[in-house]
Order: sequence, then C-alpha cells, then structure tokens
Amino acid sequence: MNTLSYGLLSLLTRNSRTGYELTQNIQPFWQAKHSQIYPLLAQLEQKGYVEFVHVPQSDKPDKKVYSLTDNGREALQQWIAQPTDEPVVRDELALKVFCIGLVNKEQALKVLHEREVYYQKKKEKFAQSFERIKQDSVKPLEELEIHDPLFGLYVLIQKATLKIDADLVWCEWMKTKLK
Amino acid sequence: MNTLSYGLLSLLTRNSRTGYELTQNIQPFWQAKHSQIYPLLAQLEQKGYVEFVHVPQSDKPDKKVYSLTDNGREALQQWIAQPTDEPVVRDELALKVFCIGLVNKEQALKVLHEREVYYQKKKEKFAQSFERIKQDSVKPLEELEIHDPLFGLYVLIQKATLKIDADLVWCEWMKTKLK
DNA sequence: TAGATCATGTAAGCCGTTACATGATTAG
DNA sequence: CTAATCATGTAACGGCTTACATGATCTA
Repeated sequence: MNTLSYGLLSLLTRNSRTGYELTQNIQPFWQAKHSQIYPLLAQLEQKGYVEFVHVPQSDKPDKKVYSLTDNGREALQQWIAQPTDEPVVRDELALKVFCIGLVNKEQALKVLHEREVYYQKKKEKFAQSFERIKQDSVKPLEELEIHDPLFGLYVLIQKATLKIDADLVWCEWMKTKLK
Repeated sequence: MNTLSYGLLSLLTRNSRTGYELTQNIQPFWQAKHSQIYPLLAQLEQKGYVEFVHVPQSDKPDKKVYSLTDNGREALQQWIAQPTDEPVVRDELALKVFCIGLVNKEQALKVLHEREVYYQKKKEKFAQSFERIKQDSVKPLEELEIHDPLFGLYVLIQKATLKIDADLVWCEWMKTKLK
C-alpha cells in the first residue's frame, strides 16, 4: 500500500467515484495519471478495500463506480495514526533562481512573470473551489466541525490559499528587487 | 538532461563541490540521494558540462571536486530561457486531512502537531541559513542585486520563510478548529 | 564500542510519465 | 471537421528510493 493508494481511499470516504473521476479529483493533492490509478484500483479491489459496480452507458463508455468497504475504512483509520511522510517539493524554479545571476534582469523578470501567472491562475481555481463548497454546505463554512463531510476539503482550501498568497507576495517582492 | 542535472550545474556556478557536498546542498531545493547524483555527475562530465580533479586525502576517503565548464555555463543559460516546469508537491498530510473526519479531535490534533514540529524545525533551519549568508555577505542583504553571488540564495530563503510562515499560521488556525 | 561523518559507487525495485490502443458524443 | 470529454486499460521507459559494498576517523 503506497501513499497514493490511501489517497484514493480518502477520496472514496466522501463519494463513490469512477477511476476517471478519482484521477481528476486527486490532482490538487497528488499528481498522478490514469495509467497509475487504474492498476492501483484493481489492487485495492483484490485487497477488499474497495468494491465496484459496472455501470453500462449508451452515450458514453461504460464505467466502474468504486466505493469504500468497511475494511477500506479501517485501513484508512490505521494509516492516519501512522507517522506522516514529510512533504516532497520539487520546483524547477528554485533551481533557476539559485543561479539567476547568470542572466540579465529582463530575462529574470520573464522567468518570474511566467510563474506569477501560474500562481494567479491557481489562486483563481482555489477561489472557485471555495465558492463551490460554500454553496454545497448546509452551514457557514467557519462553523464546520471535524465530522462535517466538507470539513477536510474546507481546511485544505484554506491551506492552499495561504500558501499561494505567500508565493504571490514573494513574486511582488522579487519584482521590486529586479527593477 | 533532466531537471536535477541542471540543478547540480546551478550549484556549481557558486563553488566547486564534491558529489557528496552536492547531494547535501541540493536537498532544500530538490530531494535526491547520492545514488542518483553520482551517475548524473559522470554523465555531465562526459557531456563536458563539468570537470573534476581527484583529491587524495589521508584521514578521509579520496574525493572528486567538480567544477562547471564554459559549456556547462552556456547550457545553464539556455535552460533558464526555456519554459519552467510547474512545481510538484506531494504531501501525505493533505490526503490525511481530506478524510480527517474518520478520527476524533485528539487523534487529529496529534497528526497536526507532528507536522507543526516539523515546520518549526524547518523555520529554524532557514533562520540559520539566513544568519550564515548575512555573515558571508559584503553588503547588507537588502542591498544585494541580481549579479551578487549570494542574491539567488538570499531570495530563495525569503521565499521559503514566507511559505513556512503560511504553514505555521494554518497549523495555529487548525488548532482553534479542533478545540 | 556504537554511531555519525566523510566519500564514492552499483543493483534492484517501486513510482510516475509518456505513449499506445479503442471509440462514441458533443461543442466550436 | 477538429478537438475535447468520457472511460478504461497496458507497455515501455525514466526518475527516485532502498539496499548492498567499503573503510577510515571522530565523538558520545
């Protein structure tokens, strides 16, 4: 059981989902392609952590809708109690910035600007997710508590927003340095 | 040429370094083990981007001190001008938080506390790096400009500090949510 | 005397990306 | 008419981790 497998189980605590949906939904938390997810789902099914129903469709391809079993839920609870791996961050930009003195200010600003645009788009996406769960929630988000179904997603969006704001502050600060 | 290879060249713009030192020095920016680095250095040498001198030592094992060639410096400049890959972040904690409602508040706080301690230690390390380059620098750090040798490292420490502070703010906020 | 540090290297295996493969519907 | 979306799967390859291998000095 690798970390991604637990991630798939985590998503299934909220809803039943297809492999296709899981591939999309896990992206904000863990980058993975469908070619990695489908074999893992087959393994999880063999272990009895998930089960699926085959749903034939006429207009679109047939699909398998996966849901979490009781065994799967127990495995998740045990996983949460285990020590958590340290986060892994690999950012090509950091390596470029380290030796940014090799190029002139104009080129450096170009590199930075590309990343700033990326951060702004990401911020926009998080804002949209925030609006979406605001609509879905029965209570105001600030009142959500640990056992409310949207709690985890809500606090993760907060985390992501805080970090992206830090990134944008740094971008602004860098622009003053490169003028 | 993968990203890590360029990262090794980046470090060599500042100093000549051994494979052992490169392995340690690249950790804050790109996690990689020596078993990955040594073969890459051999490749970089074959491509003519780095060269090394064999330095025999009596008390410690002999070492190879690598330095950047003119070809290597040119390769770096071209790399900087290419579009930058998006950052990859894989954090097991995010997956756990998504389904944190499966456990009680006490257990959730334990998971969070473990991570908070990790963030605090990281913050301490960045503060030390900051002090070190403050000592090494001929000018006050705020006056460093793009072509100063410590500029890249200085702005990277600023970036890391801003992000870690965001992480710590989130941890504090989460504690209020779980009380 | 056990473990950390310095120092380099190879081998096996898992993790993740890219590419191959199929095929219907819908939007621009 | 082309591209995107839905939907699942396999194969090949490159990236990264763990383990194997060696060996001296220094610290607790």
